[in-house]
Amino acid sequence: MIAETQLDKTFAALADPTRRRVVDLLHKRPRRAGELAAAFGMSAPAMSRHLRVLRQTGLVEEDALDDDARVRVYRLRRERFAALRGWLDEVEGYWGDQLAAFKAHAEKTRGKKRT
Amino acid sequence: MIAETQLDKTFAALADPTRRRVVDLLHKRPRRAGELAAAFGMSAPAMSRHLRVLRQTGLVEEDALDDDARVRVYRLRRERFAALRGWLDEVEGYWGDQLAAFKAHAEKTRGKKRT
DNA sequence: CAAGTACTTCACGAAAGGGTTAACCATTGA
DNA sequence: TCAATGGTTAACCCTTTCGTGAAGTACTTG
Repeated sequence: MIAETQLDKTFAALADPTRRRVVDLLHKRPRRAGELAAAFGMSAPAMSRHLRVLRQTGLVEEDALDDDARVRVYRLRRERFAALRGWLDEVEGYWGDQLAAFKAHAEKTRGKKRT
Repeated sequence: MIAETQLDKTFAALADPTRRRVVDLLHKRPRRAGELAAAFGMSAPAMSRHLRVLRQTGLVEEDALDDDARVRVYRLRRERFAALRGWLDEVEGYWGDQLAAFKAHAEKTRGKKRT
């Protein structure tokens, strides 16, 4: 039905406010790891781990800079966001009359639960 | 730019696998609280708290059943999902050439960081 | 090379989140 | 009116996770 595990990781990754703000920043243009740490007044190690989480879920990717191999530049990847949209589409899609659906269901199963 | 706080709560709510599966179930039709607890082989209190989280973020809503006032029926609400989509649209929207954007930026700021 | 830079991994204490049982409130119905 | 039912709140562990400082790796430069 849905690729649960991968999606779970995606949601978990985006659940953290800091990581969400990182995505918002990267959405404008790629940035260096240190740049991001500084942007939040956060220590480099902390940011490094946030970036690892984002990297592991595939929301983000790093390329090397020809200029200086020490530098890590992070940028967004589309795929995971597309997957997120896929889940959302599924939930929003078949949005019939929820309450009516329940009433109908309750009608059918009434006998089992009451009297 | 973006309504951060409310969105944060939405992501946090959906980050939990159990709550995600609850949403998947409710998407088909509304269900009773106890029904959901049973569906996951989980204690009623645990499910009750998950439902509270979903309720507080506005992803879910409860109506009373005329039949029996003890019963709580939960169903999805559209608004929050729409907000989620809004955020996603924004991130996916302006998806120019990310790397080019960074290179251009790096060009402008090069002098400040290196020689 | 040796010193400095960019970033990551390690070890650790603090806080948050989920699950459980026990107690509680409201409603039903004998 | 009193026992049973449906659900929520409270008190308690236990695991995960975030952040910090210290150490480590890799590259650059004098």
